[in-house]
Amino acid sequence: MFPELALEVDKDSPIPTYYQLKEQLALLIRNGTFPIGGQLPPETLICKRLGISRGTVRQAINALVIEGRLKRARGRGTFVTEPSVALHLVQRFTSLAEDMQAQSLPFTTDVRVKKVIAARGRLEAKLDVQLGESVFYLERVGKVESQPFVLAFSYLPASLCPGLFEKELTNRSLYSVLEQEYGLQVTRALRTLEATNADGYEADQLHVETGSPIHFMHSLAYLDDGRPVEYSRLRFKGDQSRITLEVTR
Amino acid sequence: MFPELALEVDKDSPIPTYYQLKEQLALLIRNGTFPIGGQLPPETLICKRLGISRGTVRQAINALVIEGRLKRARGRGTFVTEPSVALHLVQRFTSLAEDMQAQSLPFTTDVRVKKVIAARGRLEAKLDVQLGESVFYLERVGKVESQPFVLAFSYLPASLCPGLFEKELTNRSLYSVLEQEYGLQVTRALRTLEATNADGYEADQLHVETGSPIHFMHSLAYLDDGRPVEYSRLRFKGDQSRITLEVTR
DNA sequence: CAGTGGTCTAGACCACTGG
DNA sequence: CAGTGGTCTAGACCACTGG
Repeated sequence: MFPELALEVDKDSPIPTYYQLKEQLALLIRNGTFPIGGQLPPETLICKRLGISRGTVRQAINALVIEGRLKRARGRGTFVTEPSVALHLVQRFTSLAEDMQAQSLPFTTDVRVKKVIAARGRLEAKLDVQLGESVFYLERVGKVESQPFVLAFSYLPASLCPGLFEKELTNRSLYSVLEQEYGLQVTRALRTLEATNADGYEADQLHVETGSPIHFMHSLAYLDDGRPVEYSRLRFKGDQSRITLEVTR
Repeated sequence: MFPELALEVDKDSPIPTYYQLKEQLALLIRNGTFPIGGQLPPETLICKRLGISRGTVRQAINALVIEGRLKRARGRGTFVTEPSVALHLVQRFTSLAEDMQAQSLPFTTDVRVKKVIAARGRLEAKLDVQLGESVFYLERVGKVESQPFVLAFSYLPASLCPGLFEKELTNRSLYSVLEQEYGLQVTRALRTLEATNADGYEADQLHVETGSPIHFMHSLAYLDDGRPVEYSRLRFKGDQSRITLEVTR
């Protein structure tokens, strides 16, 4: 059934064993070694092959179950989940790129427009900047499997990330740029969703018909110290994207 | 520090130990014994007090961490998470009627269709019932200020709420009927949103033009013991309803 | 330094699935 | 029935935190 299980862990590595295993399983799912709907080797077999204990194997699999990539079925086995472009918005805060990567979907970003504008009106209030202060304006198209999927307009106070436009932005998560290049931690965001129809420009950019259903989202992201760092307006393909919420009371 | 830890588990119970502990911790958080921002007893202390092993304690705490109720800090401890106002909004989304009432909007419900159907296919799986088992089918229109706002199709296992159709359903929240008449507590729901366009029937019921943008939502609601109690498909007016989420990491 | 959560071991018994 | 994931034990060593 699993003659050549290409799994290997380095127990002397500082990277936790369970994490190494998780990444390898994710890779094998991505590259089709474990196809959609396919079954993973039993936990006990993975233990034996890798010489690690079952708790560690379960820790790796749990992480992938939480990310929605694997599904467990008691008495039957563990299976690769059907992937869907879903945005998990509750309890887990992620950027778009991270969301997609978590689902093993190849996500790329094209920068369409970079501009410095002067803050006024709503922007002034949202980003908590002075009238006339410089704000970076960024227009990007996110693609999944080369298909345009989201159109994003972002506004960031220039004072927080001077020289942003000199950084490489294509195919990078904006939040990781903020983190790696400026040491800024985005920890919280307020997002509002509406359903709407695509206008001509949006339809063009997203490769849909004018009037197609789309999600329209406002988002205001905050740093760990509470300062607003990014106001954005996003438009997703409506019927090709799903937003999943878990609510409890 | 924790003189009277009111925790207790019954190891002979068929309910898993970790789950008993999880529910008790959740209760102590709800009733303020562990206040917001407060620290939980160390894992090792919980182990000793309850006479259970650390893996089991961690399994309970993990579940609450995933639900966003606890936060771990290595070297420091485990803490009760700050609840957010907006998350409350999402939580109150659990019941449409409650949500509207919270905003002082007069919300009314008309029942359009009541039917008993036999479970099969997706319904069988979603509601965890046997093929052919009776399922109540309910079609309702929710109105705000007399304007139709949501069209809801609900499916409930008849075995959970026998005689449901003899109860008064108009102008009542379905969840409050389940609670008051059957003692059933709906505590969790998984909801998925899509943006779409109204078809003829939907447009007619919601008083919008065919093709208008609408939110389409699937929802699966669970009782406190984990049994699924309601599968529903809802359609909201897209540009007249907003869904606000606060997400953190 | 003592205390905390993070990781890991090497087992065990169980309920459930499917043939 | 054999095989699977679900739960659980009783330890262990580690990295990190704060005083």
